[in-house]
Amino acid sequence: MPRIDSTPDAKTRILDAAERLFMENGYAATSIRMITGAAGVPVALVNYHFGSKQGLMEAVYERALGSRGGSRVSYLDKLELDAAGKPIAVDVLVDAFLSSALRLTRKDTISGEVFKQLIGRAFYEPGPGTEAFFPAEYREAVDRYRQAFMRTLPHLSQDDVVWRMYFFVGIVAYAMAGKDVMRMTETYSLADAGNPEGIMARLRPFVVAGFLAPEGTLPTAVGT
Amino acid sequence: MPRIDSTPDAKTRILDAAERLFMENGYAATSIRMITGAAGVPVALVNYHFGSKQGLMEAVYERALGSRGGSRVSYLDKLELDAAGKPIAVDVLVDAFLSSALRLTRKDTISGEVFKQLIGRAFYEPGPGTEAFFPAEYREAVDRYRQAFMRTLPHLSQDDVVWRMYFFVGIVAYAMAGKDVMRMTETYSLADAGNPEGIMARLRPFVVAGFLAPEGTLPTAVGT
DNA sequence: GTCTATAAACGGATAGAC
DNA sequence: GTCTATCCGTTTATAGAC
Repeated sequence: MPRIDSTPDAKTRILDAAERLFMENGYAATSIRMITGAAGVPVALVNYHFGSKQGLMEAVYERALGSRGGSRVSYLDKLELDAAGKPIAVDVLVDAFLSSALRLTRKDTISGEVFKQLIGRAFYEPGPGTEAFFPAEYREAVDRYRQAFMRTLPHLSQDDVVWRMYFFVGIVAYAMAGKDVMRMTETYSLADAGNPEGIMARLRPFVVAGFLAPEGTLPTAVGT
Repeated sequence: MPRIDSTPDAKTRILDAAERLFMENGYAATSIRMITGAAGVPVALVNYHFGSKQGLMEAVYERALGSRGGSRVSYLDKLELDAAGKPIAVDVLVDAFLSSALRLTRKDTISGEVFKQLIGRAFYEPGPGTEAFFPAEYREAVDRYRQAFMRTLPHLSQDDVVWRMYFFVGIVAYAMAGKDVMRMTETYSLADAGNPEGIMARLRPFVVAGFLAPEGTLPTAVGT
């Protein structure tokens, strides 16, 4: 079905355009006509191939996530096997979590950057295709990581561990898909902006240190 | 104009409903009819009072931000005066940044939680009222804080400081307005969820440690 | 599978009575 | 200031020719 080269077929072109436009504008602000216009196909093809606008959105996520219904925690399995019951270092866990959360890209169908934007958008803008299948598949992975983090950070309460994982995914989601309202990346012409690997390199020390931080509140020095 | 008690007037009810629905669904996915329906007023009142849907959105942000066009950095001014040229402690800067970015709430018109949701949404979903006045006013404040952070963290490059501030606002935006797709807060029945002050208490040590983290990349231990 | 034409509903906005 | 009724463009979705 997929062509070797030259222009892809209509269905693929629709998916490509939808992927880009949904990410740029969001689901509600993107009309079918914008998509078909960008793809160069008549409007009716969306409903023919995907049934509805919602079906198209779901198809975008399905293509991105791929058919790997399988183990998103296989790498964590391997780590724990190697560790043989001993706690795993925080930086290793952080890297592994980044990998399972973000590196399940199918390079053959979609770019890593676009996929990460998809993930990021799913975290803050619910829509068809996002809430649908995220929870079940990812929540178990999150729980596995929670257990691993708690083993390596025994001084933290479960609440603190979960909160810090929450902050972690928040940073990633924002860095990958958040609109930079303050224009920080452009006003300071930030190195590595727009380059996921570069962002990860900057992000890693920050997050690792955050996980290693002591529990409890610091003295609040703010008056008014 | 504002009533002492009982049900507020139509204009206020529209603002209240719009505030809630815009935050829940986003700008594009919320129709005027949904708002007027929730407010129990006829549709025409939106255009009468606010001119347009966009005008309503802007009014929501205006009411939230209040009339304080003035100094959002006044507290930082005071801190720097007290410090007399010496660097300010990281945790103090973090608290101060949180305050200027998030605690400019007018308690009389709007709750702190809703306001923080507004701020959060502005960071990842541009729309009328957000890009309009955020940049100019906040970017200078960001730059002031950047300078302060660089004085207290001289071992970091400017890029690293800006990146970490970026991560900082990302965490806050996500914690305040992000959809918890993984249901972390509910699966673990997280303490302090939904309570901004509680979130801040959890967030502070994480962020402070992140700022204090050493520069550079940690050894990457992830294979495949 | 692809396209044209059209249906049916919904969107924001307005006119004009009260 | 508040409400009813309506205009008009755009939206999703479909019917049917090719």
